[in-house]
Amino acid sequence: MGVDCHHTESAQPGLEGAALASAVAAAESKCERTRERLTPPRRRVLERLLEADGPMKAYDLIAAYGQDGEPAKPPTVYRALEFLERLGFAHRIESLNAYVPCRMEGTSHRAAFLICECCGTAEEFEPDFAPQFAAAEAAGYAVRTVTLEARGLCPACKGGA
Amino acid sequence: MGVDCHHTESAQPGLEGAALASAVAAAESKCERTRERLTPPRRRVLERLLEADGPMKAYDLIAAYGQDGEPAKPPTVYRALEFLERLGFAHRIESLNAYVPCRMEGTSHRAAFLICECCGTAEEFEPDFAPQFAAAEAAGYAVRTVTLEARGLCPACKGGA
DNA sequence: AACCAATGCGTTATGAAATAACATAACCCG
DNA sequence: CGGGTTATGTTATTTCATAACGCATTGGTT
Ligand SMILES: [Zn+2]
Ligand SMILES: [Zn+2]
Ligand SMILES: [Zn+2]
Ligand SMILES: [Zn+2]
Repeated sequence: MGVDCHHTESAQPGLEGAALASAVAAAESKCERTRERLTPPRRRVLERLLEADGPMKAYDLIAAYGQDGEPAKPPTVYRALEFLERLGFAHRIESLNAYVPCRMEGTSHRAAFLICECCGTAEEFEPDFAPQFAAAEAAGYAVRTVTLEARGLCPACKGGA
Repeated sequence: MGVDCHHTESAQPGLEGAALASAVAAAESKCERTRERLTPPRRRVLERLLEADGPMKAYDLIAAYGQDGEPAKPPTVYRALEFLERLGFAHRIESLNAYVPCRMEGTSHRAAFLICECCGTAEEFEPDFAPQFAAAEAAGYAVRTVTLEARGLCPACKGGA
């Protein structure tokens, strides 16, 4: 990645087999509860995100879309991503122009990421936004969403160098 | 902007005349101290940012580059922006693909923004990253930079609606 | 002054990311 | 089944950003 430091590049291995199926099933049941539809394109994009070892670019998803190697058309993937984000199944990482599946079990949450500039992993964590919110609201703002992306080196890359 | 809510669109009026000249002069003297060069293209882009009423897109800067209406070539502006960011004279707002001049007097700082989804203003503020840093470093991360962008309604738009 | 390395600029071209617009299809509910 | 709503397929375009290369300027060295 950014720095010259070469690891075997999967601090966050993607899901396969049963784990993958289970994650998709969880999303499906959550959709049913809220009367949302996990349609084939949406499901396919979610699967690709879950299988991946790290953040996926939109055009990586487009290229990886079909089982047969057939790419999707851009709007197909962008629309699916919009849905997945809205439902909380995926997050966009602004500073990477990339997407990850949500890794937090809980329901609604405000996502934040620790992004390793060496190996490219993006670990989701549950931030404490209270101080920022307090300051912003004291200044008269009505905060709706917060994007927090911290960049640096993950434990593995920090040690190994 | 995003919401349908129409204000006179300049909660953050750009600089003109003496104020503009003074801001540019401050940047210039800071460059001299660090043996960096505020060359004509860099200066021009900085001026355009300072004059603007809000975040500027790269291609807005490209279009507004010449006094005579002549646009710049993209690399000219992107290189200048890279320089201005490196020196702390400008910040990129990831969630807008846009740029603002730095509004904080102090020296080095980690920028954070309150972005109004109605009028489009982006107010820079000095965040308190301590809790996030503590958590990240406890988890073994070495944090280098942090991007924090809060979106919502500014005081003016919240009230008026 | 002549030289040289380092940095910055101008220019052309291309690549990467995201959306507009519109027609068609599936779904849901009564 | 009818009609509104939601989702998809498809084509094209727009928006954002960088690669690559040669020339110019700078600042130090001999
Ligand atoms: Zn999440
Ligand atoms: Zn790493
Ligand atoms: Zn600043
Ligand atoms: Zn506002």
